[in-house]
Amino acid sequence: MNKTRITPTLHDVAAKAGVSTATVSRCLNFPDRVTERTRNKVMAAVTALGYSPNFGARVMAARRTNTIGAIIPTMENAIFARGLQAFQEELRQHGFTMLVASTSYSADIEAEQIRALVGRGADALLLIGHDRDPDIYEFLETQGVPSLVTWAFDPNETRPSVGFDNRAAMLSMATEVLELGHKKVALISAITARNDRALARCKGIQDAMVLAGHCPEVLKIIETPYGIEEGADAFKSLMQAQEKPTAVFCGNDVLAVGALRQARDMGIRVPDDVSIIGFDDIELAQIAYPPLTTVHVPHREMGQRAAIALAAMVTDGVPLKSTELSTHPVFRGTLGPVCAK
Amino acid sequence: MNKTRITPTLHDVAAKAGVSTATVSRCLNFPDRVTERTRNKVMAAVTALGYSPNFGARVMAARRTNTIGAIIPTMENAIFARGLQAFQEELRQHGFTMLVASTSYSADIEAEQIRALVGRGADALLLIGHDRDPDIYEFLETQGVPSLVTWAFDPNETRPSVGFDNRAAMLSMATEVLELGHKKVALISAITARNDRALARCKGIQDAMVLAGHCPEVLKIIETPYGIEEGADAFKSLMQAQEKPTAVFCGNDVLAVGALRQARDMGIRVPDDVSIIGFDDIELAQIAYPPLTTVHVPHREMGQRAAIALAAMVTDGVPLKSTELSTHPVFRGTLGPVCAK
DNA sequence: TTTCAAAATGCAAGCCTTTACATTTCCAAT
DNA sequence: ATTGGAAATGTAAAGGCTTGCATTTTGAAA
Repeated sequence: MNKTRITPTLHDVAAKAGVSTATVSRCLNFPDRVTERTRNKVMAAVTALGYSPNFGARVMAARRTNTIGAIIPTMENAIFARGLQAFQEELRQHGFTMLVASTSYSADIEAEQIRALVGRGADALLLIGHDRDPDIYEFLETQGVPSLVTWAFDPNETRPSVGFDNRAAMLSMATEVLELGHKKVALISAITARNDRALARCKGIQDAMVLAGHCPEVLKIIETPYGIEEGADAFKSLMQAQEKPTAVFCGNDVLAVGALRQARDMGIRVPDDVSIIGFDDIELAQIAYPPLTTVHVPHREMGQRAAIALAAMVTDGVPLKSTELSTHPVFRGTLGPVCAK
Repeated sequence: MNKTRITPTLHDVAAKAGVSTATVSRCLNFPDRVTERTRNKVMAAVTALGYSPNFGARVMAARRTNTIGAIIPTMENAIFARGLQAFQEELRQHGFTMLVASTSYSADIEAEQIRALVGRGADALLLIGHDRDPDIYEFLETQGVPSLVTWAFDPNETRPSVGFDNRAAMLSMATEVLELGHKKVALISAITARNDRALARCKGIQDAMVLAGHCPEVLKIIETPYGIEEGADAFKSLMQAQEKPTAVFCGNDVLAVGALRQARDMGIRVPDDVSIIGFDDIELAQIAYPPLTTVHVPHREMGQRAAIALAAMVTDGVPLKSTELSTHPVFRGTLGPVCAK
């Protein structure tokens, strides 16, 4: 009746249960370090008071936040959303909370966000791709914050990652495309500066061309920011050129879907006049018409594995190690042989 | 050279700058409460030392975290992603960090997540929709955590929200559809239990039917969980029935797009044989083929406004008040008049 | 110069947990 | 009964920042 409105503290619980604060703390954090009898008393007090630990104090005392930060280019699109959702769900199982920040594909904002999350006490970080200023890695090092790279697996990188080999994935897709007789190919790529994934995907096509005995220089590349409109614009300029490609690779499904829409608007038939190939296999891909031929990436598995690895690292100090996930081309309606027209 | 590895504290900065910790603190938090000269000294020390405040300590001392929690049904889909991205961007401008949690459309998980975020010291919460257990609101009340509802605006609700009137939005769309002569209409709805938005959208159609002089009972309703496949399945069962609808409303674009795909698979022409109508106007809608007729919702604006309101509330105690945002039908390829067939 | 209010700064008390270490309790073995 | 070691519990010291209040500095007015 006369209870104060102040939220109860450990102290109050201890007083009510007739034990010391240390015991209450232990009871909450390591229940088996305490007699059953004591535990019952304490728990009773906890519920009676509606006690819940003060986050700040706990962080300060324990020097851990049980928070893992994730820094992604954008939340707006399904490309990262699905993996992130899985990441979060798994993290939750392990008692961690996810803190997300997005960078709008800007390296500067990324650096800032990384500092922000570390400043907020993230116990570890999930990063997308390897390529970033060494200062950042150094900063993470000094702060003692472990980080795990995802969405990429590069055999040449030493830093741990859970991801797939972007180059190899695109290479295998490109090989199939070239086998259908495509000689004039183009690529609508995401901006490759500070984006090893975009770069690797591009490299994958070029390598496939070399393997198939073509000259990789014929690959016409347009770099463009991320977005459906951007993909559409790039496609337009490609198809207005003198020498039109018969197959257009896209750095990701979002660009591909933009290209596809543009083709429709321009009355260009897909895949009869031109084939369009995406990357990621997000939901959009099956909804597009014709459904998009693309490279399937196991987003959920990636998020999940990353979460498990990071949780193990923070909780038990299990060192992070790299895992390569496999991808595969999925052939749907937008890929066809070169038309004899 | 001989610097300790220990991260610098306020104390260190104060010592280096030759001022007290209080001054450094003020300098960081209220720069204008301090002489320019002092500020320069302090800032120099801060950068020299690479100081960044300890989150836990700050939270404990200030009794706030500068964190705002957002609890959404799912991150996997663009429906919430775009609004959330805008929310986060705006929050960032005001010095807040966003903490997201997702509930997979489960009321229980939602309750749990709300407690978790409050436990982690969220200064305020962003919630989706009004409809939830009163206990939750009471809990928020006792904990003194303000909350703002979004994605819904209901003139009958007293709790503050930034959103749109789901019923009215759907009503205006349905009116247009009925005017085209559709008599046999169906709705593929999201699960309506504990989901005022889904319920309101359904109500909107029924109200429009009454207004148009139809009997609202002819509206055939299928409730289904969220997802493309689910939309497809629901559509299938609708079209296998004796009495096929000529217009199928969908509770959201994701379901609509599933329905659309299913129509294609079944060889049903859209909009000649059947019209399909979505809700939300997410990217998928323009990419679908034919492009989806749907209700446009200003997601970004909603996220942004919510952020502004919440930031003002936490920072300056500005009471939250409701704002209604407007929506409008967008007519694209999936809606047509009833075919005389 | 002197005076005095306002502005800037300093002092030190919290804020609430966790945890190393000290102390007490328990219980099996003697 | 006594003893010794393990288990349970208690004590108290951080941990780094904010902020109310006290003190000093500043600078315009007298």
